[in-house]
Parts: sequence; structure tokens; C-alpha cells
Amino acid sequence: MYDFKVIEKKWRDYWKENDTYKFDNEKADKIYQLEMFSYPSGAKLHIGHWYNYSVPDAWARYKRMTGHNVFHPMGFDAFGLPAENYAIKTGIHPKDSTEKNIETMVGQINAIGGTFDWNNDVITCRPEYYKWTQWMFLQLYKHGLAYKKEAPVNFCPSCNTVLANEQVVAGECERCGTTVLRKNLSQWFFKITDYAEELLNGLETIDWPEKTKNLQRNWIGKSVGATVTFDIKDTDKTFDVFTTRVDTLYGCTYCVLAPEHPLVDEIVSADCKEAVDKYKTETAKISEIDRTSTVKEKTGVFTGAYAVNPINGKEVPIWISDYVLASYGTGCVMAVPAHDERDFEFATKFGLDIIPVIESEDLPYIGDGKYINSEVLNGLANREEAKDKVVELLKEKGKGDKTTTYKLRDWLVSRQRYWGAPIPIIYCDKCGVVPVPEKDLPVELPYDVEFTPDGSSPLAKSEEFVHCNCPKCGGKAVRECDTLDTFVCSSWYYLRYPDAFNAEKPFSKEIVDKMLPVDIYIGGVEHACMHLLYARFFTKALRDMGYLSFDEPFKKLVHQGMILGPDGEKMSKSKGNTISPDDYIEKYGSDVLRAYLMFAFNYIEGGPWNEEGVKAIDRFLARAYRLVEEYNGNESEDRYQDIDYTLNNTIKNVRIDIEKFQMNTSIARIMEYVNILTKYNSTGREIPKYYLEQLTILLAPFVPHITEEMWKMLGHEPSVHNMPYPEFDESKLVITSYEMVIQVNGKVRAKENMNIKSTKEEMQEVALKNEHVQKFISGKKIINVVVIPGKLVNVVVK
RNA sequence: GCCUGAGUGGCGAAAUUGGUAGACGCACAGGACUUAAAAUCCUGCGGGAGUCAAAUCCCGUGCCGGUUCAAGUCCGGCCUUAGGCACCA
Repeated sequence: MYDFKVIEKKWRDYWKENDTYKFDNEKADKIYQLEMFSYPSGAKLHIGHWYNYSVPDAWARYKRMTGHNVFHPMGFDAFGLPAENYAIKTGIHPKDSTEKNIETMVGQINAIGGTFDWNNDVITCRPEYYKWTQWMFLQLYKHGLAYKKEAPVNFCPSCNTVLANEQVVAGECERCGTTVLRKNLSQWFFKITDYAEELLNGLETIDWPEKTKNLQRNWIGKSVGATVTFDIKDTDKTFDVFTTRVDTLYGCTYCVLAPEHPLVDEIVSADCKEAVDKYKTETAKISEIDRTSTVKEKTGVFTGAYAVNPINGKEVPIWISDYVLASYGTGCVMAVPAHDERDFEFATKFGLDIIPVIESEDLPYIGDGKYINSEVLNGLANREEAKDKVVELLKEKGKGDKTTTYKLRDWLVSRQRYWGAPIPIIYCDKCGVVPVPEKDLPVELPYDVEFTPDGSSPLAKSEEFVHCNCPKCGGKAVRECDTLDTFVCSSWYYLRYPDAFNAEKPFSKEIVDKMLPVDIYIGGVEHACMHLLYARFFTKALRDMGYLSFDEPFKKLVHQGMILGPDGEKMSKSKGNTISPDDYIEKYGSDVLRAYLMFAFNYIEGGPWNEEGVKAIDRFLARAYRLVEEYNGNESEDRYQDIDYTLNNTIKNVRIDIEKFQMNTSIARIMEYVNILTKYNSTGREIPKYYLEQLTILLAPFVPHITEEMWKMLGHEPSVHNMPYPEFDESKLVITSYEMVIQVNGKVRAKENMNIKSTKEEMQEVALKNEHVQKFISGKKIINVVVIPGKLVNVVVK
């Protein structure tokens, strides 16, 4: 019997002692495989971790055994809120709890029996690492990609910190679900918008799920249109609007500015000032979600000012309304109520003019049609042509041009929290904003800090931390007390792994250019518009600074699905439907759990946990093990055609399926092979050793412990994981006969055994002669006979 | 409202990209072994009609059409569902 508790531990110790999975930088043909690193929480490894780490491990092992040099590192995303919140609750310092959690988690991850090479681990909360995170900040600052700005930002009153746009989901904090407030604060941003176009175009070059690429496209939100400059009547002031429908410019009957637009105070007329101020105060009070709700009735007030339509000199009133967003486009829009639903609703409510410029029966009409009331456009019907014509006219007058806008906003990286990398900036009364000189890095996070959050930065309470000397003038200065968003730490960790102990720089260009991009990256889809976007931005920025020479960090991306509770619901403690990996390691061992996760699901889809499925895979592995256990020393060279056929067919398809990341069908093929061996064995015959060796090696990537033991039982030295993966022999797959399918009008009517060498003519002859087929075709006219050699004949009759 | 996935037996899922739908497994049923149970092994297993049993026939990949000798696969239109975006001008 297989005593997995003894055996699994034995082999794990063996692998560790012998450094079996150490990456050898000298070997060519490298593969950099990476699973998203995890957060070292105090809780035990959950089934999601197992799914994320154990299934891809089969891929890594397969690649090793097919001669690749697989770099498969692991580390921890160790800064972040949970440790800090835990500390607030228990009084245990985040550093202490995190370091302790890392230790236990390393042990748990090792229980998976993975090929992780811990020799290059990266732990983001250690000064050796965050020194370089700070260095990254300084490079971005130096190149104008990091800047500080006072702006309305998202603030979570529960986490007591600001959030990036990406961390606000439907107006709520991504982490705790609290409604996010808008606050005007001076914060640090990364200029990811500089890369909007490239981040969009780069998606075409990478092998990512279409779904994920689309999420990013959506998030970047490219919109091609035009800007149009309106003069403000009786002043020398102007404003620009952005529109995607410049072809409807003749139908513009009013303009709308966002209430926060700086121009509003300058243009408001004396008699409208009171109403405008009141409206501004009111909208400032409304939360972002309420304000952007589509069901809310439109509101707004007239400013008393008029704008001049540059295309026809027509004067139109300027209103303010909160349906115009200050942060998108120019914060001003031209309103064409006849051809825009929002403008139509607004104009109807406030009795503003509605002038149709495209022929239609109903208003508002947003489709295509013949242009009317549009001077030069009248008679045209092509929208693109009309747009071009208007832009041309505007260009001549210097009043507009084609423009592209993006929804993507700059990335807010300041956080008013303790457990993160301090932002390496110093403020000096004399010199202003001074970056910390690189030689002074890291700016260490002080240990003794009162970190209970109150909306201001915990670091500000550490006198020792705050006060410093200005690196420029030597005078008294203070440090920036905000820390960096943890997503900054994870935006470059994959670059650090291959050169994890470099003390001179974050990584050597030579090494990184050789090892990256990451060949295959595995992790959850929930990071589509955060980590995965930020990491791409970092890579591109670093490339432009000359620190590396590739454009995209992750060549291929795979998302694992989610394992649900047995009830089909998302696992949660409150529902009581959680599955603990530990229970299964205890009862069945690590290999059974691995194999179950591989076999029972389509990896990218996941699905509900099924107890019977675990038993099934346990049964299968026991069957395979028993075949080897019962092996009696038959060293015979005899080979059997039917076993050879199945074996080679199995090898061939396992190889194809693993490449496709389909561990489920790979295992199904091996089951077929085990079935034929079992059948052979059940007739009382001894299975030749060769077939059992092949079985053991075939199974090795999926269940590393049990196969190592099987390998030993077959009289071999460890490790089976250093054996080359079986190659298939095409000649063993050659068949001499096959079952020909005979269809009449596309329906299967008969089957005939045919020689593989039969000609089309012979096939047709046999098909037409077939007695059963005759019943369907006699008395009818044969119109056509389709013959697919080696497969089927389809007789078409009428 | 817009964008993107996904809908296949009682269940988890396959299908070499247009060529026998349901591989492999679970559950279930029958049988062998056993004093018995468990474990193990063998057989059957989409639905319906038909038969002592078979043969055989009809239907079947969310729905409706289309292309094709042939459609789970391609095209058009819908429905359901998951996720994302959403007053983005």
C-alpha cells in the first residue's frame, strides 16, 4: 500500500536536499514560468492557492522533462492593508506577523510538491527589495512620469486612505465595500496616460485571453473625435469641447460646462451668479455614484454667458450641469439635442432649442442619414465624410482638429497608510520638492510607529522619520509621509526574480533581457485592470529609460477559474461551504489533491467541488500504483501491438493537451493507457517493465511524489523528474484497417471495415454495395457521392 | 444601454478546428469474488419507439433561420447566464 504521509515527505526532503529543481542559468532554452505571487495572510493556504500553484506545476514539470530550462520562482507580495488591519486589531506589528506568516506559508506551498525555486525569492516588504521600489519611483520622477498634484481623489473613509481609480468598484472601495468620498488632496500620480495608446496597441502582440484584453481596452477607453474651440461672446476667452459627432456641429444649440470647470467663475453673469454658486455647492455634496447615475433626472443652470459656434457664428447659451464630467475630455461639451439622448433630455426639460441636422422621423436620432440645416453638409449622407469636411473647415479657421481621448486616468500611488514603501521625497522650504538621492536609499520604514489610521499618514507621527536634512542645501526639511500603493511593488517583481540578490541595481539589463519576457503567467482575472495594466506600464517606461529592451512583460497569460463550494456557490466562511486543502492532504495526500484539481475541471473555468471526484482520482492513482507494486521483475523485451498503439497515442495526445494547458484531458489519456494495462494484467499476464516505466514517467508531471516512489520500485535511482518525457513513435500509430462510415444524405447508415490503403473508388464501391445502404438508395437517384479517404462516404440521393 | 465570454447526458467534462456528438471520469443498474460488507474486477448506461432479446428507426449540442454532400463547430437573428464598462459627449 501507498503510505503517502511517509512517502510524500520523504521525496520532498530529497528534492530539497538535492536542489532538484534549481534553475541552471547556463543551460539554453529557458522558460520563465510565473504564477502571481501571494499575499502572506495569517490564514492557511486555501483551495484557490492550490489551484493556482499545483495545476501549472504540471506544466512546469512537463517542460523540464522535455528539455527546457524552467525558471519557476516564488515570492510574496508582503506589503498591504490586511497585515496593518490585523495589527490594529491585535497589536502585533505588521512586520512581525508578516514575517511569521511567510515562514508558515513557505512550508504550506512546499506541501504542494511544486518545482518552485526558492533560491531567488522576492519579498516586497524587505528593505533589500523596497529600496528598488523607491528607486523605480525616483526614475519615474526623473523622467517626468511621477508628479504631485492637488486633485479631487477617491478616499475610503473606512481604510482611511486614498485609492486609485482602478480600486474603486461601482463607487465603492474595492477592499472593504465602503462608499468612496471625493476629497481634494495633494497626491502623487504616475503618468500612465502617456502610455495609453501603446498599452492599447501592445495588446495585439500578446497571447492573452481575449476577455482580458477587452477589459483593458475598455478601461483605456479610447475615443476618436474632434475638439472644437468656442469663443465666449463679449470676451477674449475661449473653451474647447470634445465631441465624437463633429458632423452635427450645425445642430449645436447650447454648450455645457462641468460645474467644477475653472472657467465657470470667470464667465458667470452677475444675475446668474447666485444660482450658479448654489448649484456648484449642491453638486459638490453629491457622491460620485449618485452623480453618474443614469436614472437621475438632469439638472443644471444657465451661466448668463454665450458661446459662438465657430462653424456658423451662431450664439448659443452656456449652461453648467453635473452630467458633464470635469475629468473626461475637456470638461465642456457642445450639445446637439436633436441627435444625442442626454442633450435631448436636458433641452426638453429646460426649453432649449432643438435643431435637427440629419433627416429622421423621431428625435433624438443618433443614426445615419441625410444632412440638413448644415450648409456645406446638406445633401451628404456619409458620416465620416461629413466629419472630415467639418474638421477641415474648423482647421482653416484655427478652431478645431481631430483629437483622441482616453478614459484611462493617471495612477494615484499615494497611500495614507503605514505598511508600505515610503515615498522617497523630501520637502525643503528653500529647495522645494527634493527627491532622495539614490545613494541614500532605502528610506527605511521605521518600526516604532503609531499606525492606527486617522486619515493622515501614520509616518507623520514619527518625529524621527519626518525630520531630516535637505539633500540639496543641508537645511532642515521634512519627508513625504505617504507610502506607495502596494501595486507599485508588484509592478516590477517579475523583473527582480532572475537577479534577486543584486545589491547594485534592481536588476542587470543583460540578465533581464535574457530571461524575460515571462513566457507564461498564471493568475486571476481580477487583476486585469490593475496589476496587469500597471506591470505593462512599468515595463514600457523602463524600456524607454533604457533599463530593458522588451515591450511586454507577459507573453502568454492564463487565468485559472474559481473553485466553488460543493453547493455551487462561491466559498465563504459565512456560508459554511469552504473546502480546506489540509483536510484532503491529511486524508488522501498531496498528489491526489493535485490530480483532482487537474482532472475535474476545465482550468480556466473552474467549478464546484465534488467529493466523489476526489475519490475517483484516488482510485485511479491507486490502480496505477498497484500495477507497479505488483510488478514481478518481467524484464521481457516483448512488445504488444495494441498496448503500443495506446501508449503512443497517449504520449502523443498528452503532449498536445499539456501544451494547451489541458491537464484534464491529458490525465484522461493516461487513464486509457492504465485501462489497457489493467486489462492485460487481469488476464494473468505479467506486464513488461518497459510499459510500467513509460507509465511512471508519463504520470510524473501530474503526481510527482507517487511517481518518484514508483520509479524507485522499478529499481531506478531518483529522480524520475530528471527523465526525458516519452516521445511517441509514429510508426506504432499506423493502422492497417479502419471503420469506414457510410452516410446516406448525411445520416450514418452503416459501417464497413476497410483497409487503410483502399482507394476512393474501392470505398465508394463497398459503400454502395452495402446491403443496409441499398435499402436507402434503391429506387432513388444518386446525385453525388462524397468520399473522404480513411474516413467516410456520403451518398447523396434524391 | 454598450462590450466580452459561456450555454453539450442525471453530473464534471471531451470532440484532431466542417466529417461517426458525448472520449475520460462520476453517479446509477446488473454480475463476479466474499459468510457478509468494504475494496477490487467485468458488463451496461443521451432520450424515445420497437423486440423475449436483438436488428432497426426517429429525435438530440439554449432557440429560430441560413450556407454545405455534411454544422456542437461557419453566417444572420434572438433567449438565458457570468463578468466588465456605464450621463465618457
